[in-house]
Amino acid sequence: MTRRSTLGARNRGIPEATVARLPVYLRALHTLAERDIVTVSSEELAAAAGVNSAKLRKDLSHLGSYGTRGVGYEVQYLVYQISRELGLTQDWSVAIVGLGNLGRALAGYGGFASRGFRMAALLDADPVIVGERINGLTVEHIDKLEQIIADCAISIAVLAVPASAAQPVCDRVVSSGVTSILNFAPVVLAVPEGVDVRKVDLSIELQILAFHEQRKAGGPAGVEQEYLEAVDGS
Amino acid sequence: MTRRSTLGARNRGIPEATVARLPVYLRALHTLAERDIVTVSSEELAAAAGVNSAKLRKDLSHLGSYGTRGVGYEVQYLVYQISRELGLTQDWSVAIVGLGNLGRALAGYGGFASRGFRMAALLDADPVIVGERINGLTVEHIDKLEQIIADCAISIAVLAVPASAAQPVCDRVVSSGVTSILNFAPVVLAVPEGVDVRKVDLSIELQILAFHEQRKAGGPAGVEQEYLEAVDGS
DNA sequence: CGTTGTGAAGAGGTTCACAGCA
DNA sequence: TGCTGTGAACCTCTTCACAACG
Repeated sequence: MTRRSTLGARNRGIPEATVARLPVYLRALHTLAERDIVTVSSEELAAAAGVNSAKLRKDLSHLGSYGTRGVGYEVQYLVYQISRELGLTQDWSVAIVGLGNLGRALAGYGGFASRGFRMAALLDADPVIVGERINGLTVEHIDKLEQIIADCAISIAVLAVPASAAQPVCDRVVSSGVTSILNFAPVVLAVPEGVDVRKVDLSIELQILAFHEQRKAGGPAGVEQEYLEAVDGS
Repeated sequence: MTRRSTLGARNRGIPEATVARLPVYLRALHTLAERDIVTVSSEELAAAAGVNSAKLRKDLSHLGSYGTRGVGYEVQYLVYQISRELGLTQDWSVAIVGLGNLGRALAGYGGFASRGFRMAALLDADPVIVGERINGLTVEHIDKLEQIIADCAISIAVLAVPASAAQPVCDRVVSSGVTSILNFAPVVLAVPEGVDVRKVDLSIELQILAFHEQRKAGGPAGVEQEYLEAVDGS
């Protein structure tokens, strides 16, 4: 039941929280590289990434000792090491399923095709949308899903389908061999062991913000009512 | 420097991890309510929300004792309590800044206007886009940002602007009094103490998936090279 | 009885503070 | 000297296991 893999000589157990921050560091490093900055200290890089320097150093220490004491980190070298660790030195083929408003926006998003990701296929069930060309790709009918996933060697599926379609579509991409899913539909997907799902949910984010907003304003509505009841001795 | 507020009689210190899950529970409860289910056990609700039952019970216990031992939770009552805690029993006015592909998709997204959120304003800098009607609202020029935020009592700003515009726009909404921001631009926003920012970043999500995908395939590229170097005695 | 609510133990993540090294 | 890398302390979150209770 343990997930620790023990593959390779180096410790492969990078904490999940660290993995989630590596892309942020990578982006900050790319910005520095564009400005021809050669070396960066943990303090500077941490500031650019919005974390504190101790956390940054501990995160990087999980990848190895890629810094120089008294100096800092070489930007280009660190870019390479983080990229390699994240698996961005190889190409991943991505399919978008569902080309409504959101799917189109994702398909058109430039940063999407950032290093390492290749948008390989667009799929939809609506005959009106099928055949349309979006960002240089033709939208295929979802009936061809299994075949296209195999032919294009899709490894990541992005689901931008309606909530009701999400689980069935998920089941199909999983049984076609996809083991990484980015889900924009507002449902909790059930997947077999070994399949990774990440969820992006606008409405959940708003609700979390509302909670904090309310707290800043002095706690939940109904508190006064409860207070009155308590005073009343009920 | 402590953030504990000690307002009100009940313990207001709900763990952040719990807050992030309450919207998921709420959605599951709404689904149950639609099917006219009156009572639910922690086991059932947990399954619907994709968590284990101990975690669900602990989460709910932070809100109060709203269950009945031997029976479970009353669906409608729990919906109300969670909604109240999240601040969804009042209305929050939301503004979307930036109406490119993504901004339009967000403006058109139905679930966006889910209970508690009112899309109150759309803003863009592009004169071609300004004046356009999207989902019943007219896009206003960003020059009117300060005025509109005040007039519409905007409490949450959604930023769907290009990366280069994100920080300046953020500064403007913050100085207009907004203290909750949902950021879709791929930058780390700097904000004053007391302002909450949540980030949605497609490319980061893909990179995290790539990391796990690579691990399933047997670890990072370059491991063999390192291995050879080690054998070589370098 | 069956299920909640919760202390206690455990796991994971963050921060501190400084030894170790270029 | 200045910055990295890291043990140790601390904190947060999760899970267990069971007492409490309708």
